[in-house]
Amino acid sequence: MIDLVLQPGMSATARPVATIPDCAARDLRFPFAIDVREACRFDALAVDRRRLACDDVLFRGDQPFAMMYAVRFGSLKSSRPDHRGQPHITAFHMSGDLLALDAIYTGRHASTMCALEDCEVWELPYGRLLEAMHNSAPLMQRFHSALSHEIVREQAVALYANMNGAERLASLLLDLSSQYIERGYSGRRFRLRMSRADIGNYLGLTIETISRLLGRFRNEGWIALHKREIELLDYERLKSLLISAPTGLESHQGVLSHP
Amino acid sequence: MIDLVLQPGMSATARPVATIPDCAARDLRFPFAIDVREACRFDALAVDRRRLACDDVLFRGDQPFAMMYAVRFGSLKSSRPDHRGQPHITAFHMSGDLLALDAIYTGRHASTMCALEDCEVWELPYGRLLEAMHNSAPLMQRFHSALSHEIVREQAVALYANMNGAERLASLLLDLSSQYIERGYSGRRFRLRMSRADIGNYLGLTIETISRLLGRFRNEGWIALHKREIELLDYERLKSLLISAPTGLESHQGVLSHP
DNA sequence: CGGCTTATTGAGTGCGTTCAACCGGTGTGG
DNA sequence: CCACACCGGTTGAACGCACTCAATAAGCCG
Repeated sequence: MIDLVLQPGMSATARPVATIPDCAARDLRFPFAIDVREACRFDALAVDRRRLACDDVLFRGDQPFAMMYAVRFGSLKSSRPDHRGQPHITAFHMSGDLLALDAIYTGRHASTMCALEDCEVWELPYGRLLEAMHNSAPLMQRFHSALSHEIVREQAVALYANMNGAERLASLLLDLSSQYIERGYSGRRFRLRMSRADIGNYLGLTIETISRLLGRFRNEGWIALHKREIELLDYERLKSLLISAPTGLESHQGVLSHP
Repeated sequence: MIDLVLQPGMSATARPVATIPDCAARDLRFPFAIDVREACRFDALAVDRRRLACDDVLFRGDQPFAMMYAVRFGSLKSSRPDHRGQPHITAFHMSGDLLALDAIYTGRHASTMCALEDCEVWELPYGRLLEAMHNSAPLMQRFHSALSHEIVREQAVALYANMNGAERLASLLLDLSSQYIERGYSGRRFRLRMSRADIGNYLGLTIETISRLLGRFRNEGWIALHKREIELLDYERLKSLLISAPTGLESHQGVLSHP
C-alpha cells in the first residue's frame, strides 16, 4: 500500500512536489496522470518532479530501471545504439508522454533519454506504480493502453522503411503537427526542437538530404522556414505525398495478398 | 472472477481445450503462459485453441479487439497498411509470442495477422486476462514485460533505417537464428517460413535485392541455400557485417553526442 | 576577433530500384 | 499425355535517389 503524500527526492536534482491528483486535474494534456488520480482514491501517490536543461540526460541505456517518467513540459529524444554502436534516435517525446516503457522488459533502460530543451518530468517509482495498479483496475488498463500506444507508434516508424526521403520528412512534419494539435498548440506553426542531424538520424537520412528536402519543400511553397521555426503552408500537398507517389512511379515493392 | 474450466468456442474454428496450467507446465517455450499458471492459483483460466492453415488470417486491421492470442506453434506475420495503403509487414511471430498487443490502445486491431504455415494459437479473452491480472500481481508484471518486450523489438526494427541492404538481411537472419535457438531448435539450419517478397517488404527492400543479396551471401560462402532451407555457415562474418561496414565506408550519418 | 557548431549548397558516385527476361515447379484442362 | 498459365524466384541492364566529399555561409560564445 502506498501511504506517502510527500516523498524525499531520489536524485540530486529532484525536488519535493505535490501529489499527482492536484496537478492532473489541472492538465488534461496529461492522459496517463488522469487515471493515476483514479488510483489515488485508494492511495496517495506522490512524485518528485525533475527539471532538465537542453542536452541533459535523464537516463542512459543499460542503467538499472527503477523510475518511469511522465513529461510535464518540454521535449526529449530517446536513442539506442545501432549496429555500429552509434546512437540512433528511436523517438521524440513531448508533454504527456510516459518514458522508459522499454525498460520494463529487462529491468534496465534500453534507451538513452536526452532533453531537447528545458523540460520538467515527473518521477514515478515503478514499484509504487505497480502497487497502485494492483489496487486500481482502471489505472492498470490505462497503463496497458500507454504501452500499447507506444507499440503502435514504433510500428509507424517502421513504415519509413518503404518511403523515400520526401515521404519520410513529410510524415514527420505532419506527425509533429498532430502532436501539437493534440496538446492544444498550433499544428500549423511550431518550432522544430531537434537539429537537422537529429531529424536525419531519426528518419534514416543524412543531414544534407534533410537540408535539401526542407529547401525543396520551401521552394515548392509547401512550408515556410526560418531557422527551426516552421510553418506548414500546404497541408494537403504534404499529405498527398503520403498517399500517391510524387513521381508517378508506383512500385509497391513486395505486394502482399492480405492488407 | 474467472470460474470456468471449459469454455465454449468463440469462433467457428475454435475447439474446447484444457486449462492453461496443465499445458504450461509442459512447455517452457511459452513464457507468458508460465505466469498465467501463477494466476490460476486463484482462477481457472481456460482458453480455446484455434488452428490456422497457411495464409489464413487470424484477425484483420480495424476489427474490434476482444482476444489476445498466444502462439502455440507455427509462424505468422503481422502487417499494417503503409502510406499508400499497401500492407507493410511489421513483424514475424513464432511459438510463445503474444499477439494483438497493438490493439489494446484503440480497442481495434492495428495489424492484420496472417499465418505463414500451419499454426495453433490460444485465444485469451482480454477481459478475463484483465481480471486474472487484477488478482495476480506476478501475472500483471509478466504482461507488462511482454508489452515492453514488444516495444524493444519494434525499436530494433527501426534501426534498419540506417543500414544498407546486406546489413538488414544479415540482421534478420541472425535474429531468426536467435529466435530458433531460444526455442530449442537449431539456429544454424532452419527454414525461412516467409517468401522473398515478405522479407523484402519487411526489410524495406525489393524482392530482386533480396534475391541478389542471398545469392551474394551464398557465393561468399556465408550461407547455404536450398529454396527456403537456409544454413548459416559463417556466423562471424554475418555478425561482422553489423559491427563494421563491409565496404570500409564509415559514414555514421547524423552522429550524436549521447550514445 | 577567432574558433566552433549548425546549416546550406554543389558535384560526383554508388546502392538499390525499375523494367525486363528467364527459369523451375505446380496445377489445370483439353 | 502435353500445352499452357501461373507463381515464386533468379538474373541482367539502365536509371535515379540519396550518400559522400567538399566548400561556404551563418550564428553563437569566449
